[in-house]
Parts: sequence; C-alpha cells; structure tokens
Amino acid sequence: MIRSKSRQSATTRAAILNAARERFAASGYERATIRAIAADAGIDPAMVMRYYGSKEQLFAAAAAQVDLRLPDLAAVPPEEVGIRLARHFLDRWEHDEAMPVLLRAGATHEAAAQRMHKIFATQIVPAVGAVCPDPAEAPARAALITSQVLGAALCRYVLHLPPFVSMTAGEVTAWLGPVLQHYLSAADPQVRLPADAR
Amino acid sequence: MIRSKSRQSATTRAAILNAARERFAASGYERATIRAIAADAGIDPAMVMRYYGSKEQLFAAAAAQVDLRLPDLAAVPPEEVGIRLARHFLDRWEHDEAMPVLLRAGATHEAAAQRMHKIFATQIVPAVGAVCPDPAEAPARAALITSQVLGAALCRYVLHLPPFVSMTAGEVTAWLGPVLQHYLSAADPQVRLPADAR
DNA sequence: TGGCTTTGTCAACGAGTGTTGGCCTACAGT
DNA sequence: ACTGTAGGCCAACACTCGTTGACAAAGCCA
Repeated sequence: MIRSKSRQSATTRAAILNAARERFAASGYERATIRAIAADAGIDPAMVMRYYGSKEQLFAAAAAQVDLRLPDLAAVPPEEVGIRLARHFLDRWEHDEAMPVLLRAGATHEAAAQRMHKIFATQIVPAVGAVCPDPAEAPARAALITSQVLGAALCRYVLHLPPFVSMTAGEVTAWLGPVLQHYLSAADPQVRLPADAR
Repeated sequence: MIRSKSRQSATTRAAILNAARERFAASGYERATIRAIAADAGIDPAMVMRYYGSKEQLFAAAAAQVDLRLPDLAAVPPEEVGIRLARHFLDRWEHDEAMPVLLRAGATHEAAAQRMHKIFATQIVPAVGAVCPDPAEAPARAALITSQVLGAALCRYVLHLPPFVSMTAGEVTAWLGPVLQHYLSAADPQVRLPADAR
C-alpha cells in the first residue's frame, strides 16, 4: 500500500477526479466544495488547485469525455431499436455516475448545460439520424428521446421518486422502450388547428 | 404610486415573494442570494429575514401552494386523456414559473425534492388513479408520466435544448399526448426473462 | 402634543468559500 | 554526500453568504 513518494502525481490526480465526480454527482456544482473533495481524496485543498487550476476546470475535467457509447442503431432490427436504446441507457446509468453529475449540475450551472448540448449534438443526434425516416427530423426526434431519457434519470437517480426507484431496471426498460421507438419512427403527428387548441 | 408608509407590509411581502420566485427559478436555490432578492424587491436584505425568518422558509413560501389544477380526467373521453393532459401541462408552464423553481431547486436541494414528492403523491397520483384500469398501478403509471413531463420541462425551460425550444407548444403537445396516453392505459408490459436481458 | 407600533436602513458578525504563496520533506540524479 | 525538484501541507487572504441587533423615521391613536 505504501508507495514511493515521487511519480505519485498521477495517482493523486485520479483520486481527486474520482472524489470530484462523486461530490458533483451527489451535491451539484455549488454544494460540492473543493475542501470536501480534497478531504475525500485524502489530500490538501491546495493540491486540487495545483493539479486542476480552478474549480471550474476541475468540473470540466470531471464532466469531460462523457461517452454514451451508443450502439450503431442501423445494425439493430428496426422493431427492436427502442427497447435496445432503453436498455442501453439504463445499463449505463446503473454503473456509471457521469450522467448524474451532468444532470445535477446542468440544472444550475451554465457550463454544464452547454456540455449537455454538445453531447446531445455529437452523440445522440447522429445515432438517431442513422435510423430516422427523414434525417431532417433527427434533431427533433433526438430531443424528444432525450427528454424522456433525462426525465427518467431525474426521477430515478436525482429526485428518488419512490415509485420510480422501486421499479426494477427491467421494468423501466420495458416501459421506456416502446416510447423511444415511437419517438424514433412514428409519423410526425399533425398539430391540430388553433381552433381547438384551447 | 406613493403610498402611506404604514399598512405597506403586505405589498413588500408580495414584492419579496415575486423576486424570490424569479431568482429561485433562474438560478436555483444556492445561487439565489437573499441580497439579490432584496435588491430586486428594492428593499434591505434584513427585511427578508424579518418577514420570512430564513432563506429556507422563504423558499418554502415561494414553492408552496403549487397547484397543478389537474382536470378531472374521468370526465374526459378516454381516448383524449393523453393529449388533454399534455396540453394542460404545456399551458401551465408557458405562463407560470412555479414549476421551473422546483425543477432547478429540486436537483440540488433536498427540501425541494421532498416538496415534489408531496405534489406527486397528492396531485398526480390521484388524478391518474381516476382513469387507471387498475388503481394499484396508479403510482407507477403516474411516475412514468411525471418522468416524461419533467423531462420535457427540463429540456425546454432549464437546459434550453435548441430543438426543444424551437418547437411550438402545439408540437410538443402533439408529441407528448400519445405517450402520456400510453403510460395511462397501456397494458403493463411483460418484462422479458433474465435469459435475454443481456 | 406625546408615546407606541410599524416599516425600514445600516453596520457588523461569524462562518464558509475559492484561491494563493511559502515552507517542509523526501526522492532522483550526479 | 550534495543538490535540485516535485509532492504535499499549512496558514492566510479576500470575498460572499445568511443572519443579527441597534437605531432612525413615519404613521396611528389617545
């Protein structure tokens, strides 16, 4: 367990990053303090500044490289795309805490919201576009999928809404699958005329 | 415009509450400072404490009495319940900022999350139960509806996800309606056996 | 007019924050 | 053995926060 003192920096950097991710995920950006993160990592707060420069940059490092690892949906049988997507997200979240980080922080921190925009544009939209009937509709369909997926994550991992946390991952997947399928491939619904909009 | 000095307290109290709601909605709980709220209301920070006791109590007052005013779904033709529900939520949010307050604050503040649990249990679950095939399923179905509805609000009003904000309220309603309908009345989906869960 | 309550301001406290610079220590290379 | 350097800690700064108590002004009531 006892290591030589030099060439230890990589280990410490990683420890800080892990502690930061946990704190950001558990408390959001503002309540996650440098001091608490440093305490979790077992080092002095000054080290955090030395290695990451500022809290903002530490957050950027903690929330960087969020890779959803979305599968190639074009290779999936068309009628299974929805359930496959739902299962993928659930799987991801039950084992990775990168997404709660962005969810909690994105609600109040502008930089986090911008990062979610980027993830949406570079990962979700292309994946959806691969199986979309009309590629021009991909952004809108991807946004709808994102809304359902983030909403479920919000209820389950952030708000801890009782009926949602007591469901198994399989149940959630079974419910979300058809909905994602609908957003992916259903015909664009006609908006009623303003006459009966009220 | 100039009023007598006494009997002014009700006006000031209301001004504080309005400013508080705006700040909590725009910045979340932690970034909304008493000083900023007081400045918006045009008075001294000490007045906020005098009238509301503490920041926590001010937040409670600002987030209190969130009445979704859900319609009696039993009186709606069964096949229109989904679209009716979607339209109601959209209508509510485009004109009221009480919900963004809870969304932003609920992500990081425990008291806000608890308040959302209460709103869910006392308003959404009963409304859903009125049209649910099996009342025992009402909490789960209500949770799914809530997840989609909160997810849409998150993308549209908090994260400002571009494709979502550029949709009209009518388009969002048309997309969400069938999904809410599905959560309300579709048969409980069978969860596949563990054999093909991977 | 004189006192009492209400409405409000001002200055300050104590705690907690991100951040900085100086100092100590122990290893690596010579 | 000596020295340079990198890893790490400590103390402190400057600032903001929620919160408090003392004090001033203005109305109401007698």
